[in-house]
Amino acid sequence: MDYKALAERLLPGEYPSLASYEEKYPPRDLPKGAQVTRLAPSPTGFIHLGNLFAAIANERIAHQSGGILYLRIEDTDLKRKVEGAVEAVKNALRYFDIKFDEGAEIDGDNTYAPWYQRQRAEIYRAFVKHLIEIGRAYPCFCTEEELTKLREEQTAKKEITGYYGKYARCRNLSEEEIYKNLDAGKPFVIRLKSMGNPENKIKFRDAIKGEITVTENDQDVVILKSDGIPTYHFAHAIDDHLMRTTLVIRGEEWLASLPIHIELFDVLGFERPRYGHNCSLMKQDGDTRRKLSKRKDPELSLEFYRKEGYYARAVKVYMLTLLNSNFEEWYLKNPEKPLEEFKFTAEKMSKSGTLFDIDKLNDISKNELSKLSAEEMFDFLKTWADEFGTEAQKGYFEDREKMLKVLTLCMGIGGKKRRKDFTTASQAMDFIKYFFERPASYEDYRVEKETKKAILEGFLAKYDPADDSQAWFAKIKEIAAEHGFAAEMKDYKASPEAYRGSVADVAEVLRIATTGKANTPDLWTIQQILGEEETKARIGAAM
RNA sequence: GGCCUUGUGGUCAAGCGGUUAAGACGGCGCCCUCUCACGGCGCAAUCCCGGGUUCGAUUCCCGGCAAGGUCACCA
Repeated sequence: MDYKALAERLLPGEYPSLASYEEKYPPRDLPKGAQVTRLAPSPTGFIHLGNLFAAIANERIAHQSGGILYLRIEDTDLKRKVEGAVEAVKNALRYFDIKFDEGAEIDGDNTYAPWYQRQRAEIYRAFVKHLIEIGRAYPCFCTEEELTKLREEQTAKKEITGYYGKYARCRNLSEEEIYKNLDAGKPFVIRLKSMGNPENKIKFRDAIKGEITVTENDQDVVILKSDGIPTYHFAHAIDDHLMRTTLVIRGEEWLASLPIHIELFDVLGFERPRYGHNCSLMKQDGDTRRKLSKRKDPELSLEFYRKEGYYARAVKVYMLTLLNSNFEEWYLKNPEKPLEEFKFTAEKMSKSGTLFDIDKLNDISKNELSKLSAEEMFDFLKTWADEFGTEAQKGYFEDREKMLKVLTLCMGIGGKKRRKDFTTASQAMDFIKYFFERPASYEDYRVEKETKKAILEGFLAKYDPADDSQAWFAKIKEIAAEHGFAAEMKDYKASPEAYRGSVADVAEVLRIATTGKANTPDLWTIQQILGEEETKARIGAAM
C-alpha cells in the first residue's frame, strides 16, 4: 500500500516537518533536576477539590525544583466547553495561592504556546499524517452503530471489548476499499495501528506508586476524531512532549490508559515523561466509599469553600497533610515556617484512596484562624462578608474599632489566649452576631421567672460600667448569695443540696439576657464592648 | 468479566524481619473554670484472611478475599 499517497488523501496539503516542531519547541533551558509540570483541565468551569489536590502537588514539585508549572486547556471536546471557564479556574486556584508560570491567559513565556488544544490542530495533524505515512495509523470508517454492535457482541461472548486484533476491521481494508469509502464521502477517524500484545507485561516506575506492571496496549485507539481534532490520548502525547513536560501528575483513573500513552510516545519516537498517578478523594457513603461526586457532594466544589468562608491556607494545609504523609509532623514542628519550606516529594504521596475528612479540615481551620492577627481576621471576615454576607453582616464592619475590640478582647484574636470557636467566616459571623444585633430569641432560662426577674433587677441596681472585672464579678456573687445561690463554686460542690444553685446559674441568667445565648466568652468583656446603654437596654428587655 | 491499583484503630497514617505497633483528627473521661472555648492529663480502639519462608512475621513469598479504577470519535 502506498501510505504516502493515502496520507496525502486523508490529510491533504503541506504540513510543517516534524523536525521543525522540535526546533520551534526546543528542550527547556532549566537547571538540572528542574521539573516541568502542568495542570490540564478541560474547560467545564467546574473546578473541584481533586483538581486542587493535583494542582498543589504539581505546583510544589515544579517550584521546589526550580522548574515550571503551566496551564494547558484541554478543549478537544466541544461539549465540555463552558464560557468563562478558564477565568474560573485561574481565580479558584489563585485563592489557594497556586501560581502558574506559563499557560492559557497567563502572563508568561509563550514559547510553548498555543495553550488551547483546539488551536494546536495543525500540529496534531502533522504528526498523524506522519504516522499514516509510516503505516502506523489508518482510517476507520466504522459507524457508531457498528461499534456499539461490536461491543455488544464482544460482551455477549465475554470477550474483551474494543477495536483490536481481528475485530479491527478497517485495519485490514485494501487500498481499493479505502479509496472507495473515501470517494463515497464516508466520514472517518484515524486509528493507531497498535503493535502491542497484552500478553506482554512491562515493568513501569510510577513516581507515586513505585513499581507497577503495565499490560501492553493492543487497542487501535482513535487518535484523530472525524472532526479532525485529536482524542485526549494523542493530544497528551504531542503536547507533553512539545511543551517539554517532565512529570505528569494526574488522577489514578488514568492508570488504565497508560499502556496507550506508552505506545503512543514510543511510536512517535518521543522520550516519555515520568508519571505519577495519585489516589482520588473518596467519601463514605453508607457502607461503601466512592469518589467524591459533583452532584451529590457540595464539598467537592472549590466554590463551596469560598462561600462557606474557609480560610484558603487551611484548605491547603489539609490537602498537604493528605498529599504527603510526613507533612503533618513537619508542620507540627514548624508551625511558623512558610509552607514552601516543606520538602514535598512525589514518593511520599499516598498510594491508596483517601477518605475526605471534614472534621480534620475543620480542626485545621480553627487552628489556622486562631493564628491570625486581629487586623488579618478583620480583613478576612470583611472580604467574605462583602461577597457572601447579608446586609446586616456587612454592617458589622462599619464600626471598625468595635469589631476589632470584639475580635481581640472577646475572641482572643492576636493574643495569647486564643479561642477556637469557628472554622469558617460564615460561622464566625454567626458567632459574633449578638454584638451587633439584639438577640431575636433567647435560649431557655433554667430558673423560674420570678427568680430571673429578681436577678436582673438586682444586677441593674448594682451595675456600674466603671467596675473592673473583679468588682463586677463580686457583685454577681452578692446577687447570688442574696437569692440563695452559692457564691463560691467550691461551696456549692461541697454541698449542692444547701443551695438553689450556684453563681454559675446566676451568671447564666445575665448571659442569656445580654446575648441570647447560654454559652459565650467572658460576659464582663461583652458588656464593656456593648456599653452601658445597650447593656441596660438588653437586661431591661429580658425582664 | 478482563486488566490495573490498594488493603495498619471510625478517619489520615508512621513503621518495611524482633517496637509496650508512633503521631494527628474524631469519640469518651478527668482537671482548670461563672458558661462556652482554650489549655493540661488520661482512656478505648488497628496490622483483611489462609498457607508458607524464618528461631521470630504487620513487615518477605504464594493463594484467597475485599475495596477502588478502567474498558468511548469524554477528558
